[in-house]
Amino acid sequence: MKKYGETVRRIREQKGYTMQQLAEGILSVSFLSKFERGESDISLSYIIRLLERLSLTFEEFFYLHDSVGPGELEHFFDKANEAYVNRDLEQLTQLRKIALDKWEIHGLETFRCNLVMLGVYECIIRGEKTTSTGDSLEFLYAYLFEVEIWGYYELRLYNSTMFLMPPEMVITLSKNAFEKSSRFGKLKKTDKTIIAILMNTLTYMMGGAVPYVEQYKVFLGYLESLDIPEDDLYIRNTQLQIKGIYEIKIGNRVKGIDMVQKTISIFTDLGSNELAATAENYLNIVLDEKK
Amino acid sequence: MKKYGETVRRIREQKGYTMQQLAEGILSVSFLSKFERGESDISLSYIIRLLERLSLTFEEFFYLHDSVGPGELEHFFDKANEAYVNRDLEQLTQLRKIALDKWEIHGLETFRCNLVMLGVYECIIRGEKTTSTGDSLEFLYAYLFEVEIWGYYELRLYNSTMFLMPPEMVITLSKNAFEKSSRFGKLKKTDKTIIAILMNTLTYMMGGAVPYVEQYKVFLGYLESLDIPEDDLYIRNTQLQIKGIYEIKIGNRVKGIDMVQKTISIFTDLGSNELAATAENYLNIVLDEKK
DNA sequence: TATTTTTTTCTCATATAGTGGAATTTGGTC
DNA sequence: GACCAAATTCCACTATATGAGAAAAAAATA
Repeated sequence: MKKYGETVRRIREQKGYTMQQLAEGILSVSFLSKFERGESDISLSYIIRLLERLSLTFEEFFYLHDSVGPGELEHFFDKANEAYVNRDLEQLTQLRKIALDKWEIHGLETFRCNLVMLGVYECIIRGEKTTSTGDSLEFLYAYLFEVEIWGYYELRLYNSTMFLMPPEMVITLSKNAFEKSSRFGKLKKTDKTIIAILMNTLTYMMGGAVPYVEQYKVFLGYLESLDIPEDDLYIRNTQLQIKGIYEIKIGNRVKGIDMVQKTISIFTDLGSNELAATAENYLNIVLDEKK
Repeated sequence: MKKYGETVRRIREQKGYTMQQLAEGILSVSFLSKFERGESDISLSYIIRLLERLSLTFEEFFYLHDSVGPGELEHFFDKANEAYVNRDLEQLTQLRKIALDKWEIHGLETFRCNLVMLGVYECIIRGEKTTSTGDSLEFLYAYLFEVEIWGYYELRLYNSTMFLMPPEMVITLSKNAFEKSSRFGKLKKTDKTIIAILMNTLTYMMGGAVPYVEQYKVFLGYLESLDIPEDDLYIRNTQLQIKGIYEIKIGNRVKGIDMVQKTISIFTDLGSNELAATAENYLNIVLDEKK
């Protein structure tokens, strides 16, 4: 028991509520007192109603409680991806050690998946053949193939490993991810990850020498069906970029370059220089291979 | 008790876990069974650990439970603002009725604030003098002046009512909002609302015939201190717009118009036509009053 | 300071959250 | 269908969450 009650007290007092006011119709004042003093745990149904009355989301509540911001999950994937991008072997090893502990203690599939992901990252950075972890990569694939509800965890896991997979697998899993997570439609964080996956899938489809034109159209359809809000300029801009690359690939060179240039100039105008550089770089790669 | 256990069961089964695996080290299998069958409530500490093991956030969990997406709060403000913008009196009355009930039952300040806000919206749309609700508007102000922790609720409440306030009050409260909510720094939703408030404040500062130049600079400093991520193009673009308006106001007409035009063209390029129209409209108003 | 009123804590009683292990069901194998 | 193993439920029991009301403390009023 982590004494969540004490946090409730802090908040209640800062809102100037008496215990009576907070408890009214929910639970007894005497129990609230005990809970707030950290002398008792509280049932889910009760804390839900208390937080509602304090007009506080669970997210805020936990944040106020221990200042641990983005949930452990989000944090884990952010760290892992960061370590990979920066080729930071030390951090990767550290993360892997933690993941190994968890896997050894609980033996749950998710922990093993995390472990596999980190292992593969390490191999790639070290420049080793990944055959040593070959079978465990299969394990991760198997996990994703069997998922029935794609929650935030699965989406992030997939998004972090799809670049390792063969095209057919990407096509199947991206479809799954899109279709089997639609029930989260209203949750921003999940929504954002789905969009990221679709973007990556589209980029992937355009990646090889022989682009998957048909599949590309399907995924573009998915993306457009999401009805991206007007103020989500980043996604709209990236969408423009991907469409531009597509045009180049199918031969409409001038039109395509024009579109991508627009993407880049928008990034530049808004001072997002790193993003501009990345986009420019990508454009050059595509143009080079066309020669 | 809303049978949250049944939702846990669904998720557990879809993840292919046995009760043994989920319960291991957290609680007994027999109790988990009871809980999952909806025959018992569960303590906060336990459900936290279960969800952690299921790699599910509370947000996702509640969403899977009852499909009620964005928390009640977010939903309330979204609805209220929507009704106001669309001048939808019917919806406003409906919201007001619900708010009135809550206020009568619980007598909590927050419910009264909601009530006041809706009441003022209605008066404005009806074109009535707001003197009838005059004193209750004071109540809302008093509430915001006394807040010590600006959570999501307070930020939204303020953001929805600041346009009714005199300049001095806006200056003070916007400062409060910024300083007293910084502890939520890592929570996206809160962060986004703070940014919205700063943007509105800046717009407000530029609004009158005699702009509050000094204050403007202070708030712009706040906004820039937030270190807006490169991929938050909407905010960056709006920032550009506000800076442009500022330049116009202080006399650098050509430079300012140029900046705002850039904002508009970015919106247009990305197909955000409504936003483009709004920005254009605003620019014209500013230009007109300068004549 | 004494008195009244409001708010919080304490004591004890009860309901219910949570455990261990036996009994039952489920699912696969012969 | 009988048998086995794993997974789940049931049952008796314990620990603890929660309630009612008295006692104590704090705040307000005189």
